[in-house]
Amino acid sequence: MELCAMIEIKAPVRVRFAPSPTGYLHIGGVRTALFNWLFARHYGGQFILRIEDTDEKRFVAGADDDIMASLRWVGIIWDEGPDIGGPHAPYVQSQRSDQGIYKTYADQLLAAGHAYMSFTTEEELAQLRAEAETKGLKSFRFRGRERDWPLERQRELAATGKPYTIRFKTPLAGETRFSDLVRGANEIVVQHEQLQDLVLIKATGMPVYHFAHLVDDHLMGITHVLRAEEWVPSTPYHVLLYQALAWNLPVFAHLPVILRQDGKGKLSKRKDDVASNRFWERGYLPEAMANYLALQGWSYDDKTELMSLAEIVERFTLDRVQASGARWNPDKLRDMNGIYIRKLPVEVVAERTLPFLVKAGLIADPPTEEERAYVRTLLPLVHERLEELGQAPELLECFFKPVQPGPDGYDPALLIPKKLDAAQTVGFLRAAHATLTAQLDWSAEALEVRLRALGDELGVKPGPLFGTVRVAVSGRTVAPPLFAMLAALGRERSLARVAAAAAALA
RNA sequence: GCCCCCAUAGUCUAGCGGCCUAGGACGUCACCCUUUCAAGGUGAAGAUCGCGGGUUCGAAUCCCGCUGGGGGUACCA
Repeated sequence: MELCAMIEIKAPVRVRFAPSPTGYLHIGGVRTALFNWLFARHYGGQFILRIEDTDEKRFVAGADDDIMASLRWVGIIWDEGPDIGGPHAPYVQSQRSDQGIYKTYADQLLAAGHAYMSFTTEEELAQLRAEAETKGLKSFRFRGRERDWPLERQRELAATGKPYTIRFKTPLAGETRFSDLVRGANEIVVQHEQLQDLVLIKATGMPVYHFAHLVDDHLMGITHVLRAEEWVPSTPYHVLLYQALAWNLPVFAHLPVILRQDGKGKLSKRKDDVASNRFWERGYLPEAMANYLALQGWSYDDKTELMSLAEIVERFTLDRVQASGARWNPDKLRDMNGIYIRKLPVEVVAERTLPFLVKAGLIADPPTEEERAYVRTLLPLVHERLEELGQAPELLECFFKPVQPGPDGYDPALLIPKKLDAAQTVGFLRAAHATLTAQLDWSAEALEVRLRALGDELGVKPGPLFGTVRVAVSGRTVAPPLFAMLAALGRERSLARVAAAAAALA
């Protein structure tokens, strides 16, 4: 009961996703954005996109466009953001920093005695840390010596041109507690002695995440902060900062991390193949990705897994978000993608497959009308075999490229069915060639009737006979159904390939 | 090291004190269908609900400890 009361959510809800443009967005980021978006939509609120580019060193030009493309791909649409603006523009922190927004509040904290100018340089800090380490035992918690100086003295030193950071005067004693919707009713308690004097504004004048995000969240009217679990340890700083600024706290909900496939740590860009654009490049459908991602940490009930975005929006609530980490499972994603591909009308799959065939060089760029039509006739043969659209080129290759036995093509040994020899196989192929040459009706149905009859005439089971012809025609043992393949390939090419196969073994 | 979070099959999860002889899905295996491969159908294996204590008539569900895993510990986000 208590839990229900706590998670009752009143509109209007405003949430944000605030990525840092340091590279492409990985799948974990997409998940976090998705949960924010689902939450906003479920409660009829707003979802805001904000670019947090306060890290000048790791900034990657163009990363913001890449990130936005990833979000749009899975169907996330923001109500306010860097590209479309909004009542709280700009939505890019470097621009907001230029406007002096963060400085204003830093000054306010300075004046109120909640912050101070720290003249300790990064090098000195590194040395202090190293010293603390050699002395062993105690962990290093930095408190600047200037924290007790009068503000005037700090200003005088700053006036000499000595570089400084602005640090938060974190309370030395006591504790901070806060609650988290995902982690339930229990409050998280942190002792202040575990904290240190956090940098608010860097020596460059740029704010640090901990400060900038909070100023913006307040200014932008963010009501709920849904972010990944890795932010839990720094939340006490944020709470303290809200209190120092006399601002209302948003509601926190820390989403479970997505763990690597082997379970050893969270997903990382360097070690894991999880860039979101990799998935559309390989032919994942955004609807499948959204569905899978929604299930990484959230569930609807004990049975339902396949849901459209609209259904997920309707059903998404935070009380069904899990606190424990979810391991990245590409097998499950692939399976789900296959289901979504099969659910799509075959003409649509044909259309969506075109770019992959173009990229593989199988058809022209852009595809001609004939090619498009041909792909439409081909797709039913592979539709249900596709788990990634990117597999289409390999499966359809034999319809666009020559197939021949020998060093430049397939291994002729593949033609010979199990327990049979080359001589017998040549017999099959010649018989098949003769039969097919006489065959005028080239429909799959007619071909099937004719070749089954041939099997009876030869006294062979369908398996070996069809298998040989399959290899002759496609160059591989695993291929779409034979008769449809022959029909799609056409009379001439089929006959030529069967003849070439017979010749190779003769 | 210190702090914080988490803990149901290999994986994702359902479960909010009796409906649980623990449900679903991925993966695995078998069988059916079948011209190969898939898809589809049927079924199986796989969880002493991490371990140990409590609380209770009754615990996967509540409490404590332990263990394990994860996260954090930057003038990164």
